[in-house]
Amino acid sequence: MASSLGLCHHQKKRLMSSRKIKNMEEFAAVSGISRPTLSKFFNDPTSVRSSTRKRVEAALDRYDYRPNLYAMNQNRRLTKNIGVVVPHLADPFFAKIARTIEEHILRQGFRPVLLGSHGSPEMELENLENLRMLKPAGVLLAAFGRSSDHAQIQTFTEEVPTVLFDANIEKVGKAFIGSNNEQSVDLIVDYLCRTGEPPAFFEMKDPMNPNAYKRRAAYVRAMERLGQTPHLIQVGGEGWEFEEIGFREGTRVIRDRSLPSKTILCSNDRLAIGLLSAIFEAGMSVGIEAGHDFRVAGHDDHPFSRFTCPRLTTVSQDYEAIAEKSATTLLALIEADDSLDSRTETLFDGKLVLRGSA
Amino acid sequence: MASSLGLCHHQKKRLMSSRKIKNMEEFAAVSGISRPTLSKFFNDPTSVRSSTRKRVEAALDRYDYRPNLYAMNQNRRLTKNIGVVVPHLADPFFAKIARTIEEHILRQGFRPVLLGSHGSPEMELENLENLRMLKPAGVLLAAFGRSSDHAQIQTFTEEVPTVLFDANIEKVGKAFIGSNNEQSVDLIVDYLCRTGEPPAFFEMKDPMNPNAYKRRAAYVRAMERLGQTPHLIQVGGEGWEFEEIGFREGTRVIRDRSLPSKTILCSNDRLAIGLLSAIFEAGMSVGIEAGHDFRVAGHDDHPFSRFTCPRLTTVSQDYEAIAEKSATTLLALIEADDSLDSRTETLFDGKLVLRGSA
DNA sequence: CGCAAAACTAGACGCGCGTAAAATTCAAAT
DNA sequence: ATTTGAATTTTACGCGCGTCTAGTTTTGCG
Repeated sequence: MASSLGLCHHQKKRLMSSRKIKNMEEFAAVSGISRPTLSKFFNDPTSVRSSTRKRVEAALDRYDYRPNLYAMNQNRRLTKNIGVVVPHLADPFFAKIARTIEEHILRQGFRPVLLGSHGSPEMELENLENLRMLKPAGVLLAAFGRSSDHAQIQTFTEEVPTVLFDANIEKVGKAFIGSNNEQSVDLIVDYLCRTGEPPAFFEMKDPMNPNAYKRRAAYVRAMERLGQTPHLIQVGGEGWEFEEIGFREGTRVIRDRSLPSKTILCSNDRLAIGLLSAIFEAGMSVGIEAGHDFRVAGHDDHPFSRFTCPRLTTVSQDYEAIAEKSATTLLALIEADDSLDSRTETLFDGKLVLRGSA
Repeated sequence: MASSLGLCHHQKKRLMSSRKIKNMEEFAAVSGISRPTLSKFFNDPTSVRSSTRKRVEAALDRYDYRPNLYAMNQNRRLTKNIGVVVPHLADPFFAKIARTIEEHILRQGFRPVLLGSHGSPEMELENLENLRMLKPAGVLLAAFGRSSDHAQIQTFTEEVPTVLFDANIEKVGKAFIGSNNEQSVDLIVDYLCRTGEPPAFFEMKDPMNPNAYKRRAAYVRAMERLGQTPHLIQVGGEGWEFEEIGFREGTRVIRDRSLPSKTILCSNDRLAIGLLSAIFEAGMSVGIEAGHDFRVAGHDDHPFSRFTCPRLTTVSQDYEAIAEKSATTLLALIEADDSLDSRTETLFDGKLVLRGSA
């Protein structure tokens, strides 16, 4: 049930000096189509006979009319709005995945409403509150996870169909779509052990992100499976300024010479970017070849990881797949009238991205 | 005329098992306040007597009611919505400035609607079209500039109060707020000439961004003023993948040994980030100290420039000031009922940010 | 050609709130 | 206590569209 919302017509109309139409009544008069039928058309063009659809679209070309958004949504229980909430828009990873999600939503005739929480769980709740006013048909939520207010989010998801992505919260929402951290961390640990000294794991002591915990556990298991001793380098720091934390704490551990291995696997790329900078500033070098002081690897294939010095070896997250699956899952949920009761979890595998750093 | 929209009350209400109220009529009944007065209150709490305000807020604590957004906006000529349109949300610079703008707008009781155009001028127009449906009180627009459809944007700005920021379009909109490229480029060219070999200017041949043209001209003038010969390194490439362009074309010019100077000033930091990576991959080094192959400087103080290798010397844009001034200008415009007819342009100075790269 | 199903038209009501006009009450100052 | 202007209440209408009912037309199909 794709509906175009008639968007494609607006641009043409602007070009011709066409008469402005006030409301649907008037448009019904000039187009020769009854108002109830027009109402049906605007809510779903495919719900009217194709001959009728042509007539409406022809009239839409001749006259400048579009239904009043507010009047439309006033009496409808559910709008065509779909909320998209991410923890941090300034993080290009979320910006990119949000953009891909938006595309899918638009293509299905829905209207995405993008909200970033700017690193604050309080704003996350505020965003959900504000979304409630919009009576959205559904919400795609990348929650903070650990620091999110689980109870409040729980009650929210009971009122509006919600699909979680990126960060899982147990049993909350109708579905979760994310990365298979177990698999992806296995992949990179395996690779690093195969090609040199086994890696130590560079991470934050108290990460907000639930993926970080999964990755930590996956690292430990992978190392033990390979008969190696896991080494966790847990650094302090709060918030979402990961590069800053990686840089500051990286500088510290280098100065203290407390690194247990020449190979460092970072919990995510942004920490790795900071760490690379710290190592460089300390006058040391990173690279896979012999003669370098360290090997550094990351996780996520962050957009900027291709341009670090050296370029960062990492594991990609399949954000295209995550975005698409999240959108389609939510749309299916909406079609099914929110009647699914078995919560599904979908995890996508990562791929090894070999560059110069490890 | 700050209005809180009563947002602070919602969270409390959720905690108590308070009765749900359907509409304003019903809320008027239980609160003992007439509906027209309530209507006034919700549109601007300061417009009612303070004793009345207390009574409303007390009732708001006891009952779970908030006005229907769609019904509110239906009859209002202007809503409290303010559109914020940026060319590319995945660029942390725009994400950050958008966030700062959002904060200011929220603080004044308006409701920001953030839209990214994802590098596409067509989507920029689409965003404006969609905004029109929201009947926004005003719009803050960071346009593409050169590739934007000037005529369409012009007609848009005539219908809804619009303030341009970051990228100027001559005579379009009620005001422009941006950076003083003349001053900032002067600053860095001056510095580079003072401390070593005069810089060549690394830039795109056909940039979308109007600031790029200003910077090119400013570079040439600054060099001539200092009695130096300007050298423009104009590389090909389309779109907004500046790091990629900087890397690819940087690799090329290094291979061709066509660089006219050991000092490279990049038109923006993202190009510089790509160039740094290219130089590193070519086995050469960057730094201000003697013994390095190049000095590289950028422009903007991009959030990631602090973590390049070496850390990037650049000129900061005062995005806090730009964001604040843009927001306050638009809000003043709205208060003044769009009656200002003299278009103002405000430019903020950049500051030199000295790091290791130049 | 005929007939049932599907699609349409006409008319009417309701949604929740903005807003106007007139009557009333209130707050502070004479 | 009286005045006075502002704030509030009462009453009423309108906004633009969703949606229901009943009646009419069109379509697909045998």
